[in-house]
Amino acid sequence: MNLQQKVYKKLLQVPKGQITTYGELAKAVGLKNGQRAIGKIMNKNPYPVIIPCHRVVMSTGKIGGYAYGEHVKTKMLSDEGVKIENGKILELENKLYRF
DNA sequence: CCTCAGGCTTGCC
DNA sequence: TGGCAAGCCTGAG
Repeated sequence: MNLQQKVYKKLLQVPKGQITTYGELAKAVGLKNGQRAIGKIMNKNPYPVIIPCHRVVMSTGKIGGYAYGEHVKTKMLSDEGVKIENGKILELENKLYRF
């Protein structure tokens, strides 16, 4: 199974209203320090419709990047119940999903 | 708060 | 086939 396959399957486990970090996701698929790899995969993700890559944020609590624009990612998250302020996740620890 | 180097995969040459 | 650069990051300095 490709890395991307594992990645999006893991990502699909994240319920609406919750989020995860690139690092956590990387570990979840077997990579200890593959955050950038995850970012690359998300950026070029083959299934933009079924993969909620907007639920992945940086470990620092910031939004991070997004293929269609950070503001779009920000809006989608707030629509799902994740409050964001100044590009940062509010109550990150409380919204984080543990695999 | 900003800069720098590390670690992982994919894509093009 | 083999090498190189780049990407939605991260933790230390």
